[in-house]
Amino acid sequence: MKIEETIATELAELFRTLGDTSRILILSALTEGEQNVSSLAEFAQISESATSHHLRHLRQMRLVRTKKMGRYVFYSLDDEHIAGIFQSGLEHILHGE
Amino acid sequence: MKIEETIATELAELFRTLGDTSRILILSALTEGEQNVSSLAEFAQISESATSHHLRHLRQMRLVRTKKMGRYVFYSLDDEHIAGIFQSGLEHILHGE
DNA sequence: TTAATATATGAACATATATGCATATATTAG
DNA sequence: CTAATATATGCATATATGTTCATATATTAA
Repeated sequence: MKIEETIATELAELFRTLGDTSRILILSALTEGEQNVSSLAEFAQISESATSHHLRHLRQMRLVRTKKMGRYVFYSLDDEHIAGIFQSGLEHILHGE
Repeated sequence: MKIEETIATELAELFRTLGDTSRILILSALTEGEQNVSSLAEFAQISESATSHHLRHLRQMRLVRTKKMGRYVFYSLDDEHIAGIFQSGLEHILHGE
């Protein structure tokens, strides 16, 4: 399936968003359920500021959504495709040497 | 499925490789069958040098493999997971607004 | 009210990355 | 043989990107 440039650009943007270790760790943590920013920062082992920047990026790409509770903001995965993308990626990695 | 940092890094590397419009176009062309460098350059609308650089990157990530025929080098997809990754990505893109 | 906490955001900076250019290598044509 | 063609590659450079720092906003605690 040859795709056209517009779609190719959007696909590339999506994959670029997934192309960062911290964001992958954040998303993988979210597959376990919703988490607030501090928990995600701790899990990914980066500052809360960096985490917030990453979450904004993920929000803009509609990969996560938020739910505000008091002064905490809980993040969760936005749709079911994300686990699928992860899975395909993992298969490729575990497949080769 | 929370993943560990090593895997997260490899996953991120893989997705970063997919995070470029030209490489997406190259891979999508290859889903139709093997192609030499010039054809891929023409399809992606970039120089043959840039194409060669991208192909090296894709080769190093084991996303494509080569078959040399005379002075032509034919590239093809390295495994079946790639179409799956594409598909998951497309689903996410076409899903939202 | 003021102080503390959670998150967000803009600017600056350091690093990563894509591309063009020059050039090298390999193969075929003449 | 030499010339032409296909591909590869190192270097330089422009742009993109991740992170930190300082600061802003919102909410709760005291």
